[in-house]
Amino acid sequence: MSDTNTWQGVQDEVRRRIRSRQWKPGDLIPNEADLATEFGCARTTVNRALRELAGSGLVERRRKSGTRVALHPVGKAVIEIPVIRQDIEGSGQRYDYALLSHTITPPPPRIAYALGLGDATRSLHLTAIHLADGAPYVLEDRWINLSAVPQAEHHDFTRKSANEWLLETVPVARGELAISAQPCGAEEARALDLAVGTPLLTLERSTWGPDAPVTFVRLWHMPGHRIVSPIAG
Amino acid sequence: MSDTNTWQGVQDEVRRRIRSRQWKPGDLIPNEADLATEFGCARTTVNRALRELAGSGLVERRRKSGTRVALHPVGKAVIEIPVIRQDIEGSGQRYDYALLSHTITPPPPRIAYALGLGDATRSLHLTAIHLADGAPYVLEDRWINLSAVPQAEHHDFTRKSANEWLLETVPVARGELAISAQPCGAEEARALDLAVGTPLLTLERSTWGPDAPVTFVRLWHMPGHRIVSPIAG
DNA sequence: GAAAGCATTATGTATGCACATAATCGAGTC
DNA sequence: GACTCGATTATGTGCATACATAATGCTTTC
Repeated sequence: MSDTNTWQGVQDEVRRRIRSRQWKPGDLIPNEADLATEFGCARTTVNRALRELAGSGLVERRRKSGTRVALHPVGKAVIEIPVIRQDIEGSGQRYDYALLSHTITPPPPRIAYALGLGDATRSLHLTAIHLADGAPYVLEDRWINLSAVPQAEHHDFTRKSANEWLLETVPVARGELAISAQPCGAEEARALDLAVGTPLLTLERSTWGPDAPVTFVRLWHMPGHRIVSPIAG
Repeated sequence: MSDTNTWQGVQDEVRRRIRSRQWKPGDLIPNEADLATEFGCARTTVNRALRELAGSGLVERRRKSGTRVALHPVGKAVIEIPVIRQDIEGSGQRYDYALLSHTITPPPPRIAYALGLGDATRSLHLTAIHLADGAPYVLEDRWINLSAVPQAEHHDFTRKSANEWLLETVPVARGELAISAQPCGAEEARALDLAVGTPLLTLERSTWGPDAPVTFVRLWHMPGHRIVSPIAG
C-alpha cells in the first residue's frame, strides 16, 4: 500500500523522505499543490496526509509559510485512562470495591487549588479501595464539588465506584492528569497493607464539566504497577 | 462558532447531544447522510467531525453498522516526551550533561527482552546524568543496539546526550513507553545524591527503527517530578 | 438446514472546484 | 526609515460527486 494516490500512501512517502534525510529537520517541504502534481493525486489528498503528520508532530505547518519538518520531533505517547473495573475484569480477575470513608467537608487548600475552587466550597470526600482477586489494586481518594454535582450528596457510593457513577451522570468536558512517584503514607500503608515509604505510582486527575470543576481524584497504585503505551512517531 | 455547517460546529453539536444524554452511551446515532441533511451541510463535513470524534474515543464507528456513542468513553491523555535539554532550558535553567560510564557488552536478559534482541547481541551501554542549574535532574541508563547503529561504537558521547545524537542520526519508526515508581537503588542513590529506597518516577522507553530495535533507555527522575498532561474528552 | 452468493447499507476515500484565512512581502506614503 | 495597506501565497475548509470497502442480511442452491 505505497501508492501515492491515497492519503496513506502519500503519508508513507513523506515519512520515508523525512526518515531518509532527503528532507532534513527544519527544511521547508514543497507545497501541497506541487506535491499533488508530483504524486499524481489531488491537493485534498496531500492535505490530509500532511495534516495528520502535523497532528503527530512530525511536521509543522503554518499558513503562507508552508510545511517544514519538525526541528525536534516531539515524541507523543497516548495513554488510555481505563475505568478501573474494566481494567481488572479485562485481565480476567475478579473485581471488588469497598468504600472506606464518606464525609462532607471543605477541601484542603491543596485540593481546592487543583480544582480552582474557593476553599469554603462544600465538597464530598470519599476514600475507597479497588481489589483484584481480593488483593488491593488501587486506593482512591476523591473530592467531589457539591455545588457542581448536588445529586452526589445523597447518592449511595457503597456499591458502585464514584468514577463510574460520575461518568454516567455528569457531562465531562476536560481534565488534567499528573503522574508522580510518592512514598506510601501511614493511612495508605494501612489500607494497602504495605510498609510506610514504599514507592507508589500516583495519578492525580482533575475533571471539569462545561462550566465548573467536578472532581479531583488521587489514585495510589500497588508497587510494580506500570503504565504502558505506544509512542506515536 | 457553533454553526453546524463547519466541521467544528458539527463536532460541537454532536458533543453537546452526547453530553446532554440526548444520545446515550451505546446508542446508534443517525448516519452521516441524515445528519448532513439535518445540519444543512455536506456529508464530507459530517464525516470529518465524526472521524475526529472517533479518534478521541467519544464515538465508535463501524462500516455498515454505523456510529454509536462509546459505551465507556475512555479518557486519553497525550503526554509529550521532551528532549531533556529543551525541557530544562525551556524552564529557564542551565543545562549540564555528564557521561558516567561507557562500555560495550551484551545486554542483560531484561533489556534484551524489552528490545526483542538475542542476548548475545553486541550493544553499547551508557549511563549519564542530566543536571538543571547544577543539581541532578534525571539519571539515564541506556542500551544501544550496535548491529542497528554501528556508528555509535566510535562516537563520542561526552558532549552531547545519546538521545539527541540518536534523534539526528537514526530514523525512528516507533516506540513504547512504560511509566512506574521504583525505589532508588544503591547506584542511583550515589549518582543522584539520595537515600536508598526513595521513590523515583521511572520511565522506560524502547525505540525501534524501520527494521531493527535501536535503543532502550531507563530514566530516573528526581523526587517530586510530575508528568502533567491534558485529558482529551 | 447449511453454505454460497448477491444486494444493501454506512462508512471510507479520492477528486475538482471554490472560497476563507493567515502570514508574508513589497510598494507606496508620510 | 517607519508605517500602512494591499497583493500574493500556502494552508484551511466546504461542497457535490463518485466509487471503494466492509459488514450485514437476505436469497438461492444443494
